Amino acid sequence: MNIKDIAKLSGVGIATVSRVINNTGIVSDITRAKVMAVVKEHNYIPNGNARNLKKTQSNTIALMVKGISNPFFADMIKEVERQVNLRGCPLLIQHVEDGVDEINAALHLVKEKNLYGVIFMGGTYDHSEEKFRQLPVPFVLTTITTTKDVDPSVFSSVVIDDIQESYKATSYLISLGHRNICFLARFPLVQNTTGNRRLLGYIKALEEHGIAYDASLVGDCEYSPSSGFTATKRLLNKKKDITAVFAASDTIAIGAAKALLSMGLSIPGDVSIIGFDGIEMAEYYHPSLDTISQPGVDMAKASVEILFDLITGQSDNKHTVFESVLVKRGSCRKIN
Amino acid sequence: MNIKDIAKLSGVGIATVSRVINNTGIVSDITRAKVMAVVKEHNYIPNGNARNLKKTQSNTIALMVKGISNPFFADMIKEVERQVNLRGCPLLIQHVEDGVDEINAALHLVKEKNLYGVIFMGGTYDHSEEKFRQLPVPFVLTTITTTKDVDPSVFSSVVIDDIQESYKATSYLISLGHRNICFLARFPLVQNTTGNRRLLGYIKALEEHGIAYDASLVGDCEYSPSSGFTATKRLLNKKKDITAVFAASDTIAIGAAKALLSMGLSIPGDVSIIGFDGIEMAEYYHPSLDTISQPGVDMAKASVEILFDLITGQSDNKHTVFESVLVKRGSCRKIN
DNA sequence: GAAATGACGGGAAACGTTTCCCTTAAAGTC
DNA sequence: GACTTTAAGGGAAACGTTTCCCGTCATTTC
Repeated sequence: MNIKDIAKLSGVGIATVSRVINNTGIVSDITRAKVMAVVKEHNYIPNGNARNLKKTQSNTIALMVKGISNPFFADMIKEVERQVNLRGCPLLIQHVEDGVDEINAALHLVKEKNLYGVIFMGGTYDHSEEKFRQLPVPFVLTTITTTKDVDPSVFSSVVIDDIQESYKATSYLISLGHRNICFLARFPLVQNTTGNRRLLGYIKALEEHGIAYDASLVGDCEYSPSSGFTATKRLLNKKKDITAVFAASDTIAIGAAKALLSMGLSIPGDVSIIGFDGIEMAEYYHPSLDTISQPGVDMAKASVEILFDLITGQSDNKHTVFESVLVKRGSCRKIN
Repeated sequence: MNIKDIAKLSGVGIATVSRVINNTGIVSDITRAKVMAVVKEHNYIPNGNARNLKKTQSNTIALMVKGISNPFFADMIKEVERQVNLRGCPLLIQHVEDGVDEINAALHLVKEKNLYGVIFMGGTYDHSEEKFRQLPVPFVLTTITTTKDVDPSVFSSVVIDDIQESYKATSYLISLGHRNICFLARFPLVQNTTGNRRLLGYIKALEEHGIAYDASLVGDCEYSPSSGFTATKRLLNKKKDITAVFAASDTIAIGAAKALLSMGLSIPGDVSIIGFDGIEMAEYYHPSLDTISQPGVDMAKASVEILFDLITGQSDNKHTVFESVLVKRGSCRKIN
């Protein structure tokens, strides 16, 4: 069942059918009704491949996600899809393995599928400006900050100020009297990752309060409970006098909390703990965990909005910074 | 840069370029090398739309997921994608909103994109056999059991035996001396959902041990911590003598645990609790939660295997039942 | 030495759309 | 009344592939 069949059955030309299903051009109401009736009756759905081929552009948006296991992204993904679908476009969600170059992956996809636009979510970004320029379609980096030597007019982004928010969390702990604050995040070898930036905020807060930075308080781990658990155990074995833990994600925080609790330490009695992201699980952990809560859904929505503004040419590349909030649930306490 | 350009630059015909990039037909090594050099040099990637149009079939697999927020599915999604990519195919992940008919959605996608195959994951299934027959491509239901009146030769599935596993969990609690066992799951109005089947297993265990079924011990909730939390609070306010909770998902179990703990009850001191799925968070909860652990990744892998066997015609529709394991972590204790 | 075979590769049709350009007829415009 | 304009819709080219069918040439086969 193709457009030719519909045309024949409706007694009109192919072009007219096309005009009807795409709502373009001028078609009389009577003809339109006739065609639509046939379309409905035969449950006709236009062949997307043919359409995209002809238009040399598909209406598909690709979402490249690194770290899909982190629940924080799950809600964002849902929102991105909702927003994209709202605009009549299908969303191609592509999970990018750790270590895979997402721009290359996107490039391939774009060429192969004539994508409309791309949203990158999660992961780390140290791609060169040249690399960015190779992407021939609009794209938005969500949750991703690039290295500073990339011309901001080359890309769009929706982010939080990692340094500032991390500074906020650390300062909060310091204000409660903590000095030996453990920091857990992922530090890949590339520069300017989320982990690195949050480390900068952590260090900034320490320095500002005259606390010496102690590298042995910093742990490298994946954004997962198991990894946070292991890293915390390791750190605790070396340093006995830790009074607070700042984890760069709630998933890590949960692992860290488990490590502390299973060693018989109480939260926040013995050790205070604060996470990052604002996933549901952190609230339902026992004790509920304090966190720097990111407006993930809003960020997802904004990403799609910016992307479509770019696609329709309504605006140029844009950089939006969202504010996170410090959510206190009682897993941090004042000491001394 | 299209196949014609590559042909021109390589000094060969279009057909030959096609043969080279698809590894079909007979091409001399020297010609192949010549063409490949040009392909590499210009970073040529064939236009998927044109290819799919011509072949009237794309190599894309669609994964229709309901309940993407449940971390249990996250790892399964990753595995599905890995397995599909391993076979050289892209995966289109489509999140299906609650209440949306996933078969219709898939049907649309299949027609529009000439899909290769579809995997359905999560959600509930009470589609008619006729509906299933409408899907013109191979498909596999993962994590989904259909109503019994559908001819098994019409579809493939990868499931666990919900009734049996639920029976296992309930029996375990009963064997520990529990009588007032609360059961939490989602009960949509449709028949034969995951929640309904697990309820059957729960009831079966009760009956077998001579315990009267008490509907006021059963709570209806979404598969999320917040919903589990609310449902548990509600139940506890009505029934004071609950000694155990069996949640149909770990996410619910976490919410339930939080409800118990925040009311000052201890786990497993006052109330024992067991979940379902085997997500990482359940292990890192404090206390670590017992659960019926499903082999999600294996199931994901099996789904893709079955799907590709169907696609290549290597085998007929197949139904695989995986075994879950009861993981004891100490959140259930013997009473009396 | 003629015929058959097989390796290799080219030309062109076809996949199902969109869209440009054209025709027709009715309605305005002066 | 002759002209232009406009609504409506049809024909056909083009998008970039794959693949069928065919031709050429070298090698066997008898």
